[in-house]
Amino acid sequence: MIRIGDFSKLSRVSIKTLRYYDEMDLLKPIEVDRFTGYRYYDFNQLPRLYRILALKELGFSLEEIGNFLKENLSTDALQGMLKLRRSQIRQQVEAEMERLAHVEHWLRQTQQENFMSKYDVVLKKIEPIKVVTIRGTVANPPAQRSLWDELMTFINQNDIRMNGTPMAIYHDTETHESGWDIEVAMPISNNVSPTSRINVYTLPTVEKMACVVHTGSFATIGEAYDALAKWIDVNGYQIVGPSRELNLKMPEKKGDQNDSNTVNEIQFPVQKI
Amino acid sequence: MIRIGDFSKLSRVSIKTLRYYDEMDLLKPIEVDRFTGYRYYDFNQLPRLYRILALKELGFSLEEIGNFLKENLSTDALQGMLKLRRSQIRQQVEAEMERLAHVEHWLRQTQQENFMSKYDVVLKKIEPIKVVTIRGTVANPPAQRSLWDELMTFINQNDIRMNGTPMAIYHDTETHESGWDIEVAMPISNNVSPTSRINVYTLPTVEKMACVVHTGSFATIGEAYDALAKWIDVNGYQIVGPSRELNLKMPEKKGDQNDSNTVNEIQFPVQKI
DNA sequence: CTTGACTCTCCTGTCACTGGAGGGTGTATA
DNA sequence: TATACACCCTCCAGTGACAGGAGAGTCAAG
Repeated sequence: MIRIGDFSKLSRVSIKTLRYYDEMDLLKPIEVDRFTGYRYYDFNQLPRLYRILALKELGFSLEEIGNFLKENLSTDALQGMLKLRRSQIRQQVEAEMERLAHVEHWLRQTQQENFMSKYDVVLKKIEPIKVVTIRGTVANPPAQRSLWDELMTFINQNDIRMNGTPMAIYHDTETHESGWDIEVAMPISNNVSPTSRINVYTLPTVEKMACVVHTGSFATIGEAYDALAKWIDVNGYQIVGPSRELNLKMPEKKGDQNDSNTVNEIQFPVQKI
Repeated sequence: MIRIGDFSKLSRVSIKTLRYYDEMDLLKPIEVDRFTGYRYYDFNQLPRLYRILALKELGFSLEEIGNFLKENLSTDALQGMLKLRRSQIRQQVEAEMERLAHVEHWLRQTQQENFMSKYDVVLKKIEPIKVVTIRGTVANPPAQRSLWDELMTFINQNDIRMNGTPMAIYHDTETHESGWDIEVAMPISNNVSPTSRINVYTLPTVEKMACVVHTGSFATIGEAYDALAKWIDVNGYQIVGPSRELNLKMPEKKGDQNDSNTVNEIQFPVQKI
């Protein structure tokens, strides 16, 4: 029969924690004075406390530990919990390693360039999007305007409810000697019949989309692409599909390529190598 | 100017989170309707949000991120934060790997023995302890009784305030052909002069002490030693000093070696190999 | 009897949100 | 014009495993 302070010193578990474990029914004192409320422990409660600490070390929550200690737990159930925990920890380790790679990327970046990069890459999961599109080969990206004109004309002449951000899908990845294979797409919410020129379908889910936002003149959008490409390379990803360029905010005046108010998001579907 | 729901969909950040970031001054809407309280965002706030997400990915707290974004941060300070974070992550990874090893140990153990081991090992840091001791070589562990008698006689004949758990320190690690080199020690709180037989000194801090508790008859204490030795081996530690055996609860009747009520803690100072 | 160490309960705070109640707002359709 | 219905607001509670502190009672030694 020892008091909580001594039990605490013995076990190196704080008094607060012991009281908390009492409250949580993990480790009850063998006796509580009815009048003073003083908790009294016994030395032979140490093994139970140590079991709690050992299980905590493995990363189980106090609730899980409580179940372990109820003693009506089969070896199979225990094994199952342990295996689950093992896979969780493995995932955790992997996540931390990625984090480490990211931090090191930032370190190199700020060291080389002596300031924070303008661009930050984030990974997102992209849900399916129903779109109307026109695909064609044009001489250069600005020339996609003709495709947009055609698509918008179609949209205006039919009962089409637009629903989301217009985007260009770049199907080329390598050379552009014979022009750029671009698909302009508008998200929609109702059913539309395709024609020979107009496609209607649903863009698939993309589990990992590496995204970056560019603000300001189109002329400098290349920097955003560069930053994104570098990020993908350095962090051990590879591109696994066509990229998208979302037109979040268009120039005020139609066709003003230098409007500093435009906002685009560039998206590349990626996978860990 | 878009409403919070659209901004949320765009960025895949929940509305709740956006409101929280507003409250935390991390990302204020460009406008809040004075009458309705509606928050309005602009597309060009996306880069800031993405920076927040990127920094969160690195494991920084929102408070730290807030400081980053205040823009009055020097590159040096940023580098410092990143380096600190890097070392924290490395530590984290190491800790997770250890955890993984522990879980795998438990898995093997329960698989082989088909039940939970009686003994759980915990690592503790042990603070310095001031003690009076007598050290001698005896034929076997039970024979340490003579040393205890001598020590207790000394304690009773002098003004010594006992303060803690009596313990035996086992200096032998290998063979016991010529007997056991045992030091019996009693923690004290006041100053005592040593004699030729009696030592007075302070046991040093032990950073990592692997501890296990044995309850019941002395006859089976070997099992506890076995479990502890196995744990030390399996988890990649090595013994780096003499072990201690704490007499937490003594037999009711003096010298009753089979009292099931005794409690001992066995401690081995260890280090990662 | 006093002193000082010890213990009690109760309350708040942590961190980055999520869930829900209760009520107001905006827009498209009948 | 009425009415759905989706959308938005604020405020409150809860999360996990405790730590810190206030205010009051308890214990053992001198």
